[in-house]
Amino acid sequence: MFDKKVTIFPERVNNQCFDNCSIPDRRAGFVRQKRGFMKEKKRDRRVSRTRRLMHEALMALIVEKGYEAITVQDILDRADVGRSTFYAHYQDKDELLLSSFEHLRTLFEEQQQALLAARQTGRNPELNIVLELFRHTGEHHRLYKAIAGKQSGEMIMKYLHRYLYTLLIGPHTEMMKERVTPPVPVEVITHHLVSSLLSLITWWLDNNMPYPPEKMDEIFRILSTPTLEAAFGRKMEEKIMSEYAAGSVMAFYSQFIDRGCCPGK
Amino acid sequence: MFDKKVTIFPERVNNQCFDNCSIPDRRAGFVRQKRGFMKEKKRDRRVSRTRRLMHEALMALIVEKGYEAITVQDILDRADVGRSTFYAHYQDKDELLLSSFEHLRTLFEEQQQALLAARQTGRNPELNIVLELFRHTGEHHRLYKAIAGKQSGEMIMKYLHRYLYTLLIGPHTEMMKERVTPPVPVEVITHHLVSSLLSLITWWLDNNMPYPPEKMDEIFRILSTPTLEAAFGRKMEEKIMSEYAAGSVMAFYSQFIDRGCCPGK
DNA sequence: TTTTATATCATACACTGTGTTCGATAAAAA
DNA sequence: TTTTTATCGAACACAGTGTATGATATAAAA
Repeated sequence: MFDKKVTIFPERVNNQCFDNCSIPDRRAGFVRQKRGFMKEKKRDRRVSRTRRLMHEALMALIVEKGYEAITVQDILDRADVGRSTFYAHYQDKDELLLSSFEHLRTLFEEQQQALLAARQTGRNPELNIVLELFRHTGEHHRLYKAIAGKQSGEMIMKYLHRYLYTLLIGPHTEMMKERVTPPVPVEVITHHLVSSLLSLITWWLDNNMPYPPEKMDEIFRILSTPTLEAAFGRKMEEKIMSEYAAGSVMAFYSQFIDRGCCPGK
Repeated sequence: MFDKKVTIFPERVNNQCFDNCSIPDRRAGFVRQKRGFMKEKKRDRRVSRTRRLMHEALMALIVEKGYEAITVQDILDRADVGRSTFYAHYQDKDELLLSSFEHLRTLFEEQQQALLAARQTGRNPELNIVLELFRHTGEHHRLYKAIAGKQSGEMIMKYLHRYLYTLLIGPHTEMMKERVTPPVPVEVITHHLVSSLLSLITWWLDNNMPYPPEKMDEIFRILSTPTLEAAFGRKMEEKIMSEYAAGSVMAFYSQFIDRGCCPGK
């Protein structure tokens, strides 16, 4: 199933947005129109409509039967879209799913920028972001379970892993500079921290959320703080960790859910 | 691919050994012979031969192209075995793979018993078992990478996770008794510890083992010890952890490798 | 509006891989 | 030897994938 290489962060292959972006069209007679330099083309309404329908169908089906069990035909039937149309847009269902996440990532990065700017003006309300993450996950556990739980493929988790890793490795390297001889390579610490958070979320979902989000937030801190202290060799400021690590996941997940799982809507 | 439920510890469905055990035969005309009460039947030589060939073929192919890419036909060709014969023994290739691990688990448990007995007599040589684990993994990294790395399915990792979890949850619960109010539920600690170890192994393999086993051993201790101290609320004896956690993996892996990957041999 | 461009549709097709069936044959056990 | 049964091989139905093509519908451009 996942024999082919799963490129987590491709070079913006199918670019992020569904309404206003270039379409890598695979169909025989189709030619990429590209007259005009840097002239932003308005997308054909049919394109965004089709993509939106397919994304909606995929998301609905994921909740219903889990990602792995979905066939391309299922998506076609649900979206009421022709077979060749599907393959004109995406290579396979993996690419369709990744496309959603690519889109969300762009949205998230923009929001992150806004947050960073707001933070610099001074008054930020000091959220407990890990807690919000678990609350949110719990509220939409059906979908989360479908995409992150045991029954689903590992692609999404790998994507998230890579995503968080990329986000964290910079700050971690920065922190590490204060140490002369790091006992643990920063790459390993980062990998370890991300694995811990994701495995905690997965555990929580797979076990039907036996504890409230508050408890999970506490657990995450108890488990990760001493390790980070030991690895970095100094007291961690929770703010830094929250901002870069859990905050990202939360915002990422939030957008995925809040927009009704259909980016083009 | 992995739509169906992956039963990690089935009720001894295909029972452990290949030469001297009952065969759950799926074929139409086949009837389970069962005359005689508790009378251990010698297995038909053809059965053990066939199974051995199929296991050998699977293991060779895993190293060559990774588990996911293998088709049943590949196994058939390599093992020089008929199609119907394969399905007379196993439901699919997942079951064939699990069968290997089930077998190894039995062997491992017997050896564990022997070790435990030897330990009680007094003189044990105090191995650093985590270190041995990494050394061993490194020596056979091609196979390990194929079964535990990025390119392979998650089935084996889930199996190992479940296995180690089962092994650890008992001792952990015991240790937890000394605490009045555990800040972190023992199930979560155990899940976390196992995830950490496996993610560390995976990272090491996926990054072509950039550090020597000695370093990985050190890293594992640095990362896991403070967390366990925080969670259990008291100083951990390394002996306990080594014996129950990493020792299991090492022995488990060792047998898998040492026996040439073909249990029936 | 008319013209042009192109996205979509329906259908058909080749292909890969799965899992089953069944009679004939070979090999092991009794 | 006789009986039992594991294996073979070939055929088959089935599900799913990804491609190709001409006709049609619809959007954009003139």
